[in-house]
Order: sequence, then structure tokens, then C-alpha cells
Amino acid sequence: MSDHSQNSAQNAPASNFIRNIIDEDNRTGKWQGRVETRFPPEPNGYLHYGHAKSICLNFGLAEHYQGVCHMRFDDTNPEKEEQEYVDAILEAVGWLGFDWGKHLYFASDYFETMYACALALIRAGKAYVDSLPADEMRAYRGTLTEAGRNSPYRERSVEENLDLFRRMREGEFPEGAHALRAKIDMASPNINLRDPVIYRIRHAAHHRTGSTWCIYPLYTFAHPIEDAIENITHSVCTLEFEDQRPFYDWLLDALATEGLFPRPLPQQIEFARLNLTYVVLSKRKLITLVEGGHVRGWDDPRLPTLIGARRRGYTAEGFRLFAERIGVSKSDAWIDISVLEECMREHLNDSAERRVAVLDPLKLVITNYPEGQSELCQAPNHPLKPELGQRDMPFGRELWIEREDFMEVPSKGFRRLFPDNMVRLRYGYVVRCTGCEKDADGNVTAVLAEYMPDSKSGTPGADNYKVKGNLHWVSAAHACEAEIRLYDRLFAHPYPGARREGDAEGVERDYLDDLNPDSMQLIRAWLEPSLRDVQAESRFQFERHGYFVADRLDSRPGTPVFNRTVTLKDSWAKGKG
RNA sequence: UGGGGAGUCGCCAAGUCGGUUAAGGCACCGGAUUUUGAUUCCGGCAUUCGAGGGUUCGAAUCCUUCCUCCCCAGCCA
Repeated sequence: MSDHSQNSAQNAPASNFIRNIIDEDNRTGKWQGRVETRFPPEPNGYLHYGHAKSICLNFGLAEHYQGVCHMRFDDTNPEKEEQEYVDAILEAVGWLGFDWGKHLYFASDYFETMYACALALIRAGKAYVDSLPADEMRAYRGTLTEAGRNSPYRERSVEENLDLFRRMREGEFPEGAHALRAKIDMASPNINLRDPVIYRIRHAAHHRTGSTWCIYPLYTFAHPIEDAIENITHSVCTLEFEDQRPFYDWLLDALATEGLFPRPLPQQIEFARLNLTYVVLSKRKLITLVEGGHVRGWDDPRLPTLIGARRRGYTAEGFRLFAERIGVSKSDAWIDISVLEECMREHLNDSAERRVAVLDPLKLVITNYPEGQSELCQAPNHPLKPELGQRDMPFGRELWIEREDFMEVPSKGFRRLFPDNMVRLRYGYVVRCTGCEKDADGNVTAVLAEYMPDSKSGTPGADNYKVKGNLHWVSAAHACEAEIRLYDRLFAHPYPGARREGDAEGVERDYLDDLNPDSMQLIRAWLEPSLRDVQAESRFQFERHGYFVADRLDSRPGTPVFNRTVTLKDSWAKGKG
């Protein structure tokens, strides 16, 4: 690729170390140009933003190199996995816009092959049945700084191992009585090589294989085999598996040596998982948030789950942009949540039609506009896309405007409504503020103004009025009332539960203490009438506010319910803050 | 303290078989346009690559010492 094409290719993902590896493989012809990746979640929970990074990476790599990405379920632990999660994961990946075609696989479909691999290992003298109880096995394993010791069962004969392993499969033993271990090196400085357990006894029903099996392979053993079976070329996983790679290579090499798999063998490549500020991504913590009632469920718009994101109005395109923008590397990086938010704004700004909603209403009375009269104003659906057309907005004597758009005594730089000031009612008339009404406590109950009859937007003389303020409004007589859910960050601190500067020695913080008490606000607001019959999951920009989506579960034509996806940038508010 | 990784602008991240001025994005700061204080546009934004020492005509890239952070002792993934 020339320098020129690199610079001009706007949408070309940045180069990264994984692409460099693949480019090199393609250069040497290692895989004859073939690129096959996989996204291999365990179906034991809902996918979150971190998975989105991995999905975009794996499917994105396949897309870029015209390869394929397998959708694979790593379902080797029957006690944790459920069909419900399989379905939810499939839906989430599809929602993100990726297509695995015919490449949908389950590790559990390979159990027989894995069993054969174990047998081959035993015959090759590279695996043995250990009968040490779990706690003793732990003691024999040694520590980070001390070598482990060989199990007294380590030198069992091949025949005895074969017999025992077969009987394990037959269900002759209770859980924990025996385990199959790879025979490598109990003194290895890499603990993962100290004869890792590769098969355990579990008398549990598996969501797909039922009670067919009572022994199950462990991830360490299963994953490389899954990759080899599926002819994966580049097996991309997160950093915590780096120490596992020597075993990955040892296993596949041993199996290839026995003639079970052809070479070259798949290569494991590790990248840094996503860390995002103001949220938590660990499964354990997410479960606590849901089960502890801190959020409204797994699809709560505040939760960093993909179903939550969807409900909040985040878009697949936004996630893909985000994945591209944050890149891929091996350094532990913390991405600020604002980067994700900005990606969503970017896509929504381009794709969402504009509408008007008054969230904190204050009555505006146009005193020189006849009572009972009304007329229509035309508002474009998208300022940059005239082809999207426009809709009518009724205008009348009484309007709802935003409470913060009026100040009886304006602050410096305030260019909205205040006595004697003129502003344009967007898509309507220019008005001059003449005063306001207050209740007994001095609270403003209505703003008074006079409109300029010759200032209507779209009419010949309208441009003669030069005003700095442009306010949105809805006709009080025509507005549609609706529930709006305003979401903010779930946590009030960028690193929930982390020590703060100034914390006393030994202070432990609980991430739950960092929950943002104002992360959700339910309000009732006035919408322009065209929003009344909106379809669930429709997305709009409410002008001057942000992006909103009709709740996919609770919104119905006639009774809309909106979720705020993300606010618009607001340099005025920022300047004041 | 054993092993495995990582440290380049506020946040990411290219660049690493040494070679003129250290990509790009986001954020930020100016300024222009604007019937969203939005968008868009234009300009600015690391004499410096965790720190020190060394090799070299020349180092973010090589050598060396040190510092910081992350991961590993499940019959979880």
C-alpha cells in the first residue's frame, strides 16, 4: 500500500500488531492467504461492551482479509451454561451487524473428538489420571516461587490410565475422585505447565448434550482443540491467557505429532481487554448490580451490556466506530467513556431525524397572537439532508419552552429569553420578551412575549431579523405528553471502587459506594405532536438536547416512552461549569 | 522475591532488522460558517518516546541498569 492510499483511506482501520502478524503470514504464505478467526464466548451470561471490542476485532479481521469468523460457544462447563444465553449472545452479535453465515459451532459438539485426543495423549505417555483430592493437588502444585512436586499417581501405566479414564467416562466415579492431567513439568516456572488438569468429572446435565457425558474437558485443553478442528488460523484472545499459550502450543504439537491435526497449527494471539471509565465490566460485578437491584435488569440502559446499550439507543455503527477508534494493542488501556459516547453521537448526528421536545416546560404566552388561533410551521427532518423531508409543527398563542431558556435577570453571555430580548422560535417567529408572571413565592409561571408577524421562517422577510438565540418550543394545545428517562453514567467515579488520591493507608473502597445516585431520572415532557405515534426503537435527535430512542419494550404508538441515549455537546453549559 | 506481559502528547495509538522536522484519532484551545451555544470548516496542540548510563556520524528504535503497572498458584473461562 502506498503512503498516499494509506493517508487517503479514511475508513481504513489503523494498523495494529495483529494485522502485522497476519500480513507477515500472508507474505510467507503460511496459510495460503487464508484468515479464519473466531469469537468464542461461554454462554454463561450477557455480552457487554468488552465483548463488542472482541467481536469487532475478530469479525473485523475476517472482513478485512476476506476470511471468515466463526461464532463459537465455548460450552465446556455444564454447571454455568444455559440456552438462554446462547440465544441472547447470537442476537447481540447479529445486532452488531456481523454475520457468521454457516459458521456456528459449539465446543460440546467436539466432546467425542476431545475424548479421542485425551486418549491419544494418554497413549503417548503425555497424560495421566491423577487421584489426588483437589486440595492436595493444590499443595503439590507449589507456589509462584517454589516448584511443585510430582503426584504419587504420575507414573501410572498407560494401560491403567486408559482404563481409569474410560471408567471416568462410564460414570463409575464420583466428582473429584479422579482427574486427567497433562504430563509436562511440575517444576516449570509457568504454573500452567505444572501438569494442568484437562478433564474433570461432573455429574451434571449439559444444556446441549444432556447427560451424555459426565466428564468434561477444561478450557485449557478444549480451546486449542476447538481451534484446530475448525482450522482457525489466528486465535485471538485477551492478555490473561498469555501464560496459557505455551500449553496451547504444547498440546497442539503433541496432537499433531500423533497425527490428529495437520500443521501449521493455529496461533494464539493476545490483546488487551477493554477497560472503560465510569462503568464496571466484570461479570461478577454486573451480576451484583442486577441482583442487588441497583439497576432494572440486564437490559437496563445504564448497564454496559449489549442489550442495555441497545435499549439505551446506542447503535451497532457506533460500536464499530468505537472499536476502530480505540485500536488494538497489548497495553492495559483505560478508555474514557466519553469516547464511546462521542462515537454514538457521531453516528446518530448523521442518521437520526430531528424532532422537538420540551423536557422542563415553562409556558410562553404570545400576547399579540389571537387566542384560539393556530397555524403550521415546517421543520426539516435533518438540517443536512433535505431529502429526508420535513414535518408540520403547529404554532399557537401558548407554547411550552424550556425553563432554562428564560432568565428574568440574564447572566453574562446569555442569549435566550429575557426582558426586551428577541429570539427566534425555531422554524417559527421571532419574538420579543415583554416580561413574565410569577406566583406568590416568586417562581416564574409564564413568560410573556410579542411575536413579529413578518418574521415567520421561510417567508420573504424572515431573514431581516438577526437574533442570536434560537429556542425550541411546542404548542401547548397540540403537544403530546410522554415519559422520558434521562440516563447518566452509572458510576460517579471514573474507576469505581479504586483508591482515591488522599485515601488513608489501607482504605478499601467498594465500587457500589461509587454508584451515581442520579444515574436515572424519570420525567414527563411535552413532545411535538408528530412523535405521538412513533414506533418503538425509533431514534431521534431532540434538538438542543440530545439523542433519544423510543423504548423498545415500553413505548407504544400513542403512548411514547423515550430513553435519552446521549446528550448533545454543550459548550455553553461547559463554559459555565 | 518465580514466570509472563506492558510503559510514545490529557486519553487511545502508529512507528521498533537505527537515518532529514515522532503518523493519525479523540479531547482541548483559537477562528470562520450556522435558524440546534449542535454539526461542519480552518488553524494550533510531544526538541520528545518510563528513568539513568552506554554504543553510533546518527536511537523512540541496539546494549545495559533501574522504576512503575498488569496477569498467573480453579478439577472457571
